[in-house]
Amino acid sequence: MTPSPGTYHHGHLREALVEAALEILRGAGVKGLGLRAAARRAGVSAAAPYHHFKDKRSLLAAVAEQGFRRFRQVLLESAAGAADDAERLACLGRGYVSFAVGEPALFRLMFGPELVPFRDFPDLDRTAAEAFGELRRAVAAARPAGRPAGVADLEAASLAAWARVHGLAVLLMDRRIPVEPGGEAELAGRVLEAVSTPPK
Amino acid sequence: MTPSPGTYHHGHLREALVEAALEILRGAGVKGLGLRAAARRAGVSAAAPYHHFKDKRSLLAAVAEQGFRRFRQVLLESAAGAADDAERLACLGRGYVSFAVGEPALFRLMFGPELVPFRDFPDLDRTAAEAFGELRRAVAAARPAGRPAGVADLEAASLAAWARVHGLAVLLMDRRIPVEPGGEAELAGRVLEAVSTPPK
DNA sequence: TGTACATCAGTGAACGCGCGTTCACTGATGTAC
DNA sequence: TGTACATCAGTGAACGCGCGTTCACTGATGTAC
Repeated sequence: MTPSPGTYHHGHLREALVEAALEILRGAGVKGLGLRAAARRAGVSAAAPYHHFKDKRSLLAAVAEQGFRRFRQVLLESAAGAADDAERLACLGRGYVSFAVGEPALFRLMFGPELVPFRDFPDLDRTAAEAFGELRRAVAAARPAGRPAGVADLEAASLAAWARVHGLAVLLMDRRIPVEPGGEAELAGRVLEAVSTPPK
Repeated sequence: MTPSPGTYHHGHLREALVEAALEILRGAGVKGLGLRAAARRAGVSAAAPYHHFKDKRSLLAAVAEQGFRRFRQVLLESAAGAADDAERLACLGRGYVSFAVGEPALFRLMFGPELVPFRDFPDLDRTAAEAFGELRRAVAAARPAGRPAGVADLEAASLAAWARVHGLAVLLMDRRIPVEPGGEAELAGRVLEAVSTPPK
């Protein structure tokens, strides 16, 4: 079942190609990512990937899918120790930002235009929805019970919260906000908190 | 000075190449934009651009520069009729979003990683700073006088405002927020207002 | 346990393509006398 | 007004490159008898 390395048949080529693609993204960005490059890094001929992926876009979709899986995992880990719903939401925000800053090229692939609409890739679509579901649930749970609001207002407020976190993530990721390397999390905490807790 | 079309010397080739590049961005995205493609669209040989641009990145920088010029113009036009500083800020936010939604590929080039750091392209750097200056001034002017805040808090609040607008812009641009075509401005208004005016 | 055979998952060569860039060139322009 | 000449801004051909994709192939695997 699991052939040892060195055999003619790779055994886990699909996973290896996705892993190779992730490494290429980290090193060279989406510019350097293609079927040939992934095959080369996986130590396999240029035609081999076609036994596992229909075409280049299918590989990219599998990579983005893996990205959303890891994204969800980072979110869950970030919020693991939160004491209440409000803190949990803040933790998710910091996790969101740190994922984007840590894997900018992957994040761009996940949110960029290459693969939209996700409808073409059902697995990607589902995995992305699962990650977004974590955010949606946390926003709903953290909404203060004492504040009655119409559905439209609630939706608008949720979108505003998402936009704030997403915007901070991409501005930091694209180095639009000058910050010493590694200081992103601290700044994210300050900025996200600055609005969550209104001044007295 | 201004040779008529049809002559051997183009006369405005630099501007024509930038314009061609903008059209390519609109039609095919950044993927389809290169020196050869721009030259082709400008009706000129593949080598001609090298009399006006050192290399491909220089053309992209000139395109992004033109983008920031138009960005600033859209912002100013959006805020032209605003009654007070708060309304002006909201108008700038809507202009920001509508620029991104209207020219997604250009927006991505302007904010994406291809050209960072702008330091390599002084004209681009200056033009971008001029556009951001409009935002910075408006945020400072709209800050309520009655709320004393430390510099750090003020900066954090400004960043949060910018992040909210930028995030909304890219989420709409990347079709992450489902909205019927043309409905982006209305939604942007609702979402941005939902936070500016806290519930009583 | 051994053999025939279908199927799977690789290989290597080749295709056409568009790209960025360089080169020697040449036609047009503008200036000095 | 005319001519010589430097400079400018194009041309067209060529380079090497990496890419996505296809093809006939072949070695390895697993199953039926």
